[in-house]
Amino acid sequence: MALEHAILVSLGEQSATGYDLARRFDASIGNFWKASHQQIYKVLGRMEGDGLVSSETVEQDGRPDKKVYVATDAGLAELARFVAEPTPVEPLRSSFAVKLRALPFGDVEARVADVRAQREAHVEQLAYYEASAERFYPDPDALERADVGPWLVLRGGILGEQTAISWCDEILERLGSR
Amino acid sequence: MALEHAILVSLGEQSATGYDLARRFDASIGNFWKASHQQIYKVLGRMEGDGLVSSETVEQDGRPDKKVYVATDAGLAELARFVAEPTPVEPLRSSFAVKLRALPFGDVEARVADVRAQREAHVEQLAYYEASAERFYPDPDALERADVGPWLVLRGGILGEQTAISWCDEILERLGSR
DNA sequence: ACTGGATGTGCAACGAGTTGCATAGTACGG
DNA sequence: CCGTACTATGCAACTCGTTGCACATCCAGT
Repeated sequence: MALEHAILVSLGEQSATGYDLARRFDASIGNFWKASHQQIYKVLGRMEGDGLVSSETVEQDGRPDKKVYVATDAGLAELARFVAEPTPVEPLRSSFAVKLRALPFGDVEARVADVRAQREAHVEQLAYYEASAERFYPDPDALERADVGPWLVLRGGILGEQTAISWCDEILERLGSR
Repeated sequence: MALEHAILVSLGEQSATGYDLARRFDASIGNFWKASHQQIYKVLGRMEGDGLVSSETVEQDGRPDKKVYVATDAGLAELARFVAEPTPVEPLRSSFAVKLRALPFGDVEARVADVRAQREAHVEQLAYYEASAERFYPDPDALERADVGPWLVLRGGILGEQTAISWCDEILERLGSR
């Protein structure tokens, strides 16, 4: 159900087309909620039927027409309801952990190689988060009200990546490949 | 696809019925891959058709018959293949983060209450992981080969929970509710 | 001239996972 | 005696998400 809400957040910040949303879900919002463009179009259609968003078709020259979506009052009300609602326990699903747990049944060297690759990916993601923090919130002690939530999410990303890197380091040390 | 592999890991460690697996997925394995019993029965049926597991019906008195599943050689081979395979990037889906990001559109007090509850849950989970570590691996420097993977997974859980708690603390401090 | 990438929207088929329900015997506490 | 919980397996209907495909135009690079 939360894709709806992620879309509402994004539209609340700035009206957009399905295409725009898909790009945002490849970057900022997508850092904590991934979605493909097909899924986004599908859900936007349903949300319009439910009155959470409304759209206006805009003709363009030299480009395909586009449908610009806006969050309706009902949509913003739903978003407010969602924010106040307690978060259910989020079931974990980490195939990385499953692979680790399955170590006794497979080849250690191949596993080590993948852990190294994962570590690399986390280092990159961390660098990306830190660059974003630097760029968008250079002074975290003087945040505007509307920036506090997004900044805290970014902090969560940074903490998460740092932890992931530490974990990879522990694994590599344990598996004797330093 | 990874539920299959989580099941294979579990059966590799110890043969079991669907019911047994469901309980394990409520506890140990379930700490990094959740699954309902319905889902488990469904997948077990498919896996048997694919020759990854085989079953034997055991009659019991005073209790319903049960089907004990065993990982086949093909299943263990598939598991070995899985361990060696690189882990794809795991798309994040955190409705907690979505809610945080949506803070400007909702009530801060309600959000703070939920963050406190989440923190509590993470504290509990951390205690559970630490108790497990203490109980099953009292001497981490002298682990048996087969225990290294599972222990590292537990370490990941511990690191993750500690980070989650720190994040909640940062959020609570920021939202001025200490 | 051709290719690939960006802009823009979508359908169809499938797979994964959830929710609700059904069945059936035993055992235990109130 | 009654309700609840445990053992044990599974179907049906549904939602959510993925994969593959389709169509249309413009621009930049080779």
